[in-house]
Amino acid sequence: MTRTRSPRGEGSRLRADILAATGRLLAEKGDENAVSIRMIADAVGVTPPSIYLHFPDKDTLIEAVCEERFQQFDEALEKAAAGVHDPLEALRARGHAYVSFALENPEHYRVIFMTKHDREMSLEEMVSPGPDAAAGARAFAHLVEAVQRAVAAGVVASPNPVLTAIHLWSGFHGLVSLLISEPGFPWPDVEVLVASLLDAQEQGLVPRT
Amino acid sequence: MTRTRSPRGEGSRLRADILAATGRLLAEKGDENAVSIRMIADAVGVTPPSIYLHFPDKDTLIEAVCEERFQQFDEALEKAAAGVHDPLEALRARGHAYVSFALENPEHYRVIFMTKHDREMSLEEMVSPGPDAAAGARAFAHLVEAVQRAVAAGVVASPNPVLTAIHLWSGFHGLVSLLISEPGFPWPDVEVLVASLLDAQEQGLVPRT
DNA sequence: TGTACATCAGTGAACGCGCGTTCACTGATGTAC
DNA sequence: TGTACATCAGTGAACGCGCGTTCACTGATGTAC
Repeated sequence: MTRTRSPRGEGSRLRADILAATGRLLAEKGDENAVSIRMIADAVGVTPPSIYLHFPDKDTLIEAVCEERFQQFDEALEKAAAGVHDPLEALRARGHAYVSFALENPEHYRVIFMTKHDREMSLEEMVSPGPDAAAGARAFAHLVEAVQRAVAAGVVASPNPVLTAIHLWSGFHGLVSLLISEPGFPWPDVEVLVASLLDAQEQGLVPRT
Repeated sequence: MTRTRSPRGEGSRLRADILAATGRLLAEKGDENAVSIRMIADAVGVTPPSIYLHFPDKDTLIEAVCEERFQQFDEALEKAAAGVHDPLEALRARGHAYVSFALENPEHYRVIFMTKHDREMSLEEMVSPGPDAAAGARAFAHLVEAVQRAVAAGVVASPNPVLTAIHLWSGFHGLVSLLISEPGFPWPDVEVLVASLLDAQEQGLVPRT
């Protein structure tokens, strides 16, 4: 694929194209080591050194793509819960959106949640992230807030909303990451799995009567 | 490191050493792409072509290591549950052993459960694996049996032990794989996380009174 | 008992390859005088 | 209005590197006669 040169002042068009192509290749190959600068350049229709006009190195490029996807992940969950007034139903909606995003973007999910990230995070920034915080922190904070709304409404009992949020996160992550990593396993219907996970989580959340 | 040549007829000693060194390097680097044949040869004290006296290619070698670790994983869980007579307590013991194994061998856990495996598995071979079945199948079958024992004893209600086994597996996998992938997250104490997961799972398992 | 030979555990050098990155450059377009 | 020049989006060729794997070989040890 070749590409017409961007007009003056529009050089950063290439930046967007590089991000998009990298995201596509990452999704396709499923491993950042399997995606090379040369492939990306080729997909965009440009020579490899052009990548370096916009990103200092490969790591930074990959990280930029992940951040973008994490942002989309957060938006997907927020959107799913936005119209739902009952806070318990809103949590369920988040769960469904979580699974949908992961299964529709398995390789982005892999990069976001299944590869090792060493960045140190404080509890403060996870619970009340600033406007320029990482998308991951915002997503987690949104989940904690959703739990807190349900607690405030009296439909969920949680002495520790952060712990509860981790619990919910871990539950969904366990399910989708196994589905992604072990596609050859004789899984029951995904809807059944998700529904029973949601039910089990809800049962653990509702106040004892 | 250099190495004295194995005596006649003991050539397969090298095979064992290669497996051990590969396992060690895999644990250290945490990524099979980061472990090269040259590194392995070096660690064993031998030249790269010697590896090919015992394994046809790198993939086969890595797979052999994984199979070995999966076997150890299964044994660890079986051993943990062996002495426990109460079947519900035995399930808890399995859970603890699962977490311990994963956190003590994070990179083996990663290779076993967090990298994509495409091998197609049937429900039959997962539930009643033959003697030469993959270690993964045996481990899953052992979990299903443990659930069935608890059901038979009347301490667990499960209309579908396979589904219940998946549930338990998924719960522990979610927790440990997040702990492994996101070491920088402000996790609460691991014991607290495990205990509350076990409690939540147990609550979902015991028959309604 | 001595010697020729087969076996076996490894070696040394090289193969072709794709990688991330750098460096000096080109050539179109806008701007200043 | 014409021309010299600066700017900017890219290019082409090359760098050094480590990779998996192959191939012809070596040299110690056991065995047959």
